Amino acid sequence: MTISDIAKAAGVSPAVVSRVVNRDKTLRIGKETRARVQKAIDELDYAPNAAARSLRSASSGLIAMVVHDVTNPVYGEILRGAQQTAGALGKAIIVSDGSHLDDRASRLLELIGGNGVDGLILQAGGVNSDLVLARAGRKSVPTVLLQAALDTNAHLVCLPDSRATQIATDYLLSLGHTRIGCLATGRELTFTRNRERGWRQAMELAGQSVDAGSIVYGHPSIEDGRASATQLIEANPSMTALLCFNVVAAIGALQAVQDRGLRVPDDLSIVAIHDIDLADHLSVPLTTVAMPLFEMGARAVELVSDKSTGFEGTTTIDTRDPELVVRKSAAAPSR
Amino acid sequence: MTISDIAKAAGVSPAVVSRVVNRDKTLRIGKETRARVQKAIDELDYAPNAAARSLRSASSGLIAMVVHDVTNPVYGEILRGAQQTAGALGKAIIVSDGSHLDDRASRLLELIGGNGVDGLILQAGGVNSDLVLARAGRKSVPTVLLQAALDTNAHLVCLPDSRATQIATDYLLSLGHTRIGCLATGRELTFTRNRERGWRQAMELAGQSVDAGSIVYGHPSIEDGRASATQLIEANPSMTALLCFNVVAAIGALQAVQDRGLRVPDDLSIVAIHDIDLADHLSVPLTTVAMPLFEMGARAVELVSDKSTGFEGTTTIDTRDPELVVRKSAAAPSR
DNA sequence: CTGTTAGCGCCTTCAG
DNA sequence: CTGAAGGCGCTAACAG
Repeated sequence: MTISDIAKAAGVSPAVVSRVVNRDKTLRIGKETRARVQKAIDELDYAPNAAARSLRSASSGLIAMVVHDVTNPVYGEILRGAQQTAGALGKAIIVSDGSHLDDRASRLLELIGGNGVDGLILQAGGVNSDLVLARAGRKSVPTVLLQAALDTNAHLVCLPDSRATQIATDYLLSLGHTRIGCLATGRELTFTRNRERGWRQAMELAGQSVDAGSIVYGHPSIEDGRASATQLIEANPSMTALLCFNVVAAIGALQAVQDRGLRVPDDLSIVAIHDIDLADHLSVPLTTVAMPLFEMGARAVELVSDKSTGFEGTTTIDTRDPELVVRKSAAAPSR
Repeated sequence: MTISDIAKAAGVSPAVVSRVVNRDKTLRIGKETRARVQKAIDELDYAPNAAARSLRSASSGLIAMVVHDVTNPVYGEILRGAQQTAGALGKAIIVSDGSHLDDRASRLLELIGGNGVDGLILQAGGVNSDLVLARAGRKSVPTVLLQAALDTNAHLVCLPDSRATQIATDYLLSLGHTRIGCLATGRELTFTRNRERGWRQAMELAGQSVDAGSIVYGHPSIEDGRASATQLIEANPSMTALLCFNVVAAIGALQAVQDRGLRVPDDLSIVAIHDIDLADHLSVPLTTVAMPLFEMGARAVELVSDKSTGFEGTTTIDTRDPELVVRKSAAAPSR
């Protein structure tokens, strides 16, 4: 079913059909001619060909979004925000796990190189990000980086990272903790550094010292969280509280403590960054700091779709301040 | 950078460049001509335009996948499987939350109507599914339905649903339970009926009766699980075990039991369908039946991409039999 | 063996 | 107020 089939059926020219379909305001057309066209469209169930449109308009209505792991509920929330805004803007989202990018034949890479997407949202820090990015950069596909700057021309969207760890640390401090360890995320990531800064500042302001051994870096997975937490606990026997930069890692930390026959919060308090529904239903309900993840996804789509967005900017999502969600994993120290 | 730019730079015709790019085997070309073309491609960083290719080839390399809720880890696992296979087939996946489909201007609908996607994978049962489906059906976009048949021409992919509930019920029966309730999913869904059947059969085989009040239907969310479980518990005071058709709902059920000051598994045993990482870290580690979700996602992509797949078939994923994962939420009844 | 040509389906001038 | 025509970038068939 092409536009000229409709034109023929309605006894008009293709151009008229095109204008009817696209609601061209400048088109003055006889009332019943329009009706005839509309009828043909409806009866023949015409829908404009997507590829032809993209070719003509040099725009696909598609946004590529690369996240580390679609299974992680934290990233799911970002995706939800992105979906919502994309829907409102009449765009669809192509999602990819970071892990499938190394494939040279990756369709996503082809799309990015060949104008097949209008924009790219990248949760940076993955091993393979560089590849996509280099490609996108050279082709000048509008790009926004989530949370972590890379050495490239792209807009950066940040969460109030240092505020979040400050809030968490202040809370632990107010509970009476002084030896507060950090289960951080990847050392090379911008947001890790910001969160680390928030923690250090809060500690300093309270006159507490932190030594090098009280922070350890790892991936935001249960397994890695468990291993890293174990390491941290062993290296710092006097530590009474643990600040986790990611809820998922915190779940592993919880496990690590329990594995050693210790209890949360009695023997070790835990506070994690990022709030998820499930936090309330864990073996020990986790006290967290909620971050505006949904908003971040939404904002990223807006930015990447907005022609006026320059490269190299930085936007911090602070529509909602990070919010402490008190549950059961943090309490006054028992020693 | 178009194909003729490259042709000019290399002093050949566009057709030659096209053939080089597409590795046309029948092309006999001078070794150094080929090198010249390749050099131009590399230096000018040429990548073929995606829209033009799609237009010409009538295929987009895109698959649309609609799931109820990207945040649900169960669905995330399906998506992961889909991603993996799509990557291997050189396709990308457009993901959409079911909730964004009502928007008339939805880009996804346009794409489906206008040949913008090569296939559609739909987790059926959502309120708005009908819309997409009708569209896809009329346009004969290859479609595969996940888990639940709708009244339409589409291939259906199923999990071993009745086996799963049989296994779960048998396990509870073997523990000594006789009054086993069911926290089911949407009543109208095919897989709900299959799971219900598995449960009934297992009960019958064990000579146990089930009465109408011992099954209740709800959405796979924590909140709904909690509400439905409460209802079930109140209506069946003698019930000692609960079989949940979805882990996420089971988490709500756990909460419901605890809200009433009762304990799992002492006062009520719980077994849930679908295993997720987090199940091990909940307030009571959930005993589950693991289903091949990843495989289902992978298979759905294969089927939708395979031209030889007929409409109206049914494929059951049984590469891996459902597997009981024993944790702590089920034990012998105390009464 | 390589180059020319003719559309794929659409939209946007520009004539009529 | 409506129609005709060109071209977006690519590739498959045909000439040279």
